[in-house]
This record gives sequence, structure tokens and C-alpha cells, in this order.
Amino acid sequence: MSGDAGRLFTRAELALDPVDLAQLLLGSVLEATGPDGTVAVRLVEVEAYRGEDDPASHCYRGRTPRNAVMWGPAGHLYVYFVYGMHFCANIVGSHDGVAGAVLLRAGEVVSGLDVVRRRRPAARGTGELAKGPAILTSVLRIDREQNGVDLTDPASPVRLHVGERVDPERIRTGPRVGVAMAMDTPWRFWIDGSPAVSTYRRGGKRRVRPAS
DNA sequence: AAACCGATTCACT
DNA sequence: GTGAATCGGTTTC
Repeated sequence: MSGDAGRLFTRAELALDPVDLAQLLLGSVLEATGPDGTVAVRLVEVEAYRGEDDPASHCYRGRTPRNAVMWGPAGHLYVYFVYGMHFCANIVGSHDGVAGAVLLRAGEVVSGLDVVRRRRPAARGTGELAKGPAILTSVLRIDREQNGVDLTDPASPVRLHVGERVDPERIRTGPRVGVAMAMDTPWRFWIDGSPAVSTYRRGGKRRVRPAS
């Protein structure tokens, strides 16, 4: 797969169970073109959210206008608005009719550094310019307008490229950040050693209390 | 029609 | 470590 680094992923390659897709996405490169320039980020931290049996997923309670893209086709972008001020981006990994997606939590800027500096003049050090899911979208200038775009289309404003091979030994896994439910489900994946990887915080409220 | 609350970030103690 | 900012999607009355 190193030989192919730089080419776009195909839809078929991304039509996976989100848990498998998450690991495939580590090291891949997401590139977004806006009116003020193009920025590319190497993904180093992601989380899988999948369907019916995942209470932390937006698709847990079925299809709604907001989460519709999570049902496919794969390889499209799912963007949602949170906390009244931020956007988070996911790559859809729909598979066998099961809805799901991979949240993009962090990346390293690999091109367009000048554009990023203009967008975020007060940002942190070079290696951690895209640390955190809402910072990642702000660096790439992804918002609700890009919801549903096809990442495998060369004409799309946001595209997903195959990256350099990642050493499997560097891949780590653990519970997802900020989720209050399914804390035993280790569906967060990251590349060990990247300065962009978030520090773990557990979700705010415990949902199910043991009934006495 | 209204309440509830989140896959967060940033500033401050 | 704690808390505020802020608002649309979803649920509930």
C-alpha cells in the first residue's frame, strides 16, 4: 500500500465495518480545498461509531435527517454541529446496511501550513495544529456545507488520499473520548507518539446506574 | 411548543 | 480541575 500513497481511496475500499475502517484510516491524508487555499492533514487519531448496538453512536436510535448520511454510501463525509459552536467530521463506513462512521479526532498538517496559520493565528505548535475533532474541522474549514460530500471524487472539495504505511506496532487502542456510555468499548485508535493525539477524558454523566 | 443536552474548546483557578 | 459559551436536533409534554 505504500506504493499507492497519494492516490485517492475508492469507495469500495472504504465500505467496511467502521471498526476496521478506523484502523485503515490512520495515516491516510484528508485534503480540503476552500476559497482561501488547500490544507491536507495526516490522520493520527480516530474513533469508530457503529449502528444499533452502540449507544454512543448517533445512529443508535435510528435514521433521522441529521444522521442520514451514516447509512451510506461509504466514503462520504458526515458533519455534525455540537455544543452550539463546533463541527465534527466523520468518514462514513456503512457496511451491509449497518450505519456507521469514523470520527476524525486529530491529524498532523502535511501541507497548506501557511493557510492554517492564517486561519488560526493563535494556534499551538506545528505538530499539534489539528489536535481535537473540532479544531481539525476548523483547520480544514469543514462545516455543514460539506456534509455528505464524496471523499473519493477528485472534483470534491474534500478528498481522502492513501497515506504512507503505518507501522502496526505504533497503533494503539482505547475507550472513546468524551462518551458517557459504552466506556468498555475500545473503539478509539491512534498512532503512538504523535503530538496531535488528544489526552483521554471520559464522558460527563454515567447513563446507567446500577439499580440498587 | 418547550426542555434537554452533547463524539468540545478555551480561559481561568 | 472546573465552568462558560452557545444552538440545533431530538425527545417529551
